[in-house]
Amino acid sequence: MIPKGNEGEFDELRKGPWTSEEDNLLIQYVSSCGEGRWNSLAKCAGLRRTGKSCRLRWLNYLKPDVKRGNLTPQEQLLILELHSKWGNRWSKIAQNLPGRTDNEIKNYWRTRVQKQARQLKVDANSDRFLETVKSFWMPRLLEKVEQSIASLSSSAENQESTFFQTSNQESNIKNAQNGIINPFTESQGIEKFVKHEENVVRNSVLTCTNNGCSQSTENDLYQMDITSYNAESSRQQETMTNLGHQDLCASEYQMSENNCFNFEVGGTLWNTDELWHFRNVEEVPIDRHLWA
DNA sequence: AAACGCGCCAACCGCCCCTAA
DNA sequence: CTTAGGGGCGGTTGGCGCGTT
Repeated sequence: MIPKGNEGEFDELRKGPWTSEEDNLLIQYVSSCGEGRWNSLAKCAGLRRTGKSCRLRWLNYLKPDVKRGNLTPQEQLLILELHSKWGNRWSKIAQNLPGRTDNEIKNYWRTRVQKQARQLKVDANSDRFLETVKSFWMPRLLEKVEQSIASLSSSAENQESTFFQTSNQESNIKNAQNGIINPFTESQGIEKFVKHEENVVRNSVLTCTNNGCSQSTENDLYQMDITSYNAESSRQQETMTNLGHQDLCASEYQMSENNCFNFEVGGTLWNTDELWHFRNVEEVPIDRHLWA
């Protein structure tokens, strides 16, 4: 199968989407010869692609440990934090998100984060937007992370209790028939499972390390201080004032939080009320209670 | 049902750095 | 020291799919 635009160009290098045949060839050759030497690999494999194209296809799509699917709140939080630290150093940021590629992170930043900046009418790389992200977006993501931990715990309990109910029903009959007593208690199972899952989630947020910390430089090893976001969250009102929104009192903000609705597209956590603050308070001093 | 707009993301491009000859 | 080739990285593009009109 030949991609659009490449029909008849049998002697030239191919461009555009990869076919499954090409993918299979590449996988086969990389698994037998290893990564690297991409130009010679492309020739040996009979792929009419540049070495660069092969490398990109492998790293961004075919490599077995590449994660698919939406970025988790933990990963989003980490991207925001690391970007505020390192800027557009996508590959460096990607090193701290196992299974995620620099391309994916770059796309996330451009499509989600920069979109938010556009809506707020600020430059995504400006100090103001950075402050906004730290004060509003990160605490929201943190809440989501904590919620995911909590729901994980509760769903584990539910699953566990369901499991015990059903398995007990079945096994009680068998046990009664065989005279066997179940040696495992319910509470032991729940406790172990929940503790394990909580650690998995917490560790992914709190300590995100590069592949092999021993080889990393000091800068490569990244540890997130989760307490700083809680502190930031409590400073929301102060930040609003710093940004020139002196007309908002704490009670008003709290009330608006309860009344507004969140719009969440692909992990975006701004809500209409927050956007309203940033877009309108300085420019158009209309009575915001009219919107309620 | 068709046209249109928009967001997402895979892939390309160009520049830069590194290394070996 | 110079130069050419390979690879890495960040920016950009174009096509696809989905929602809306």
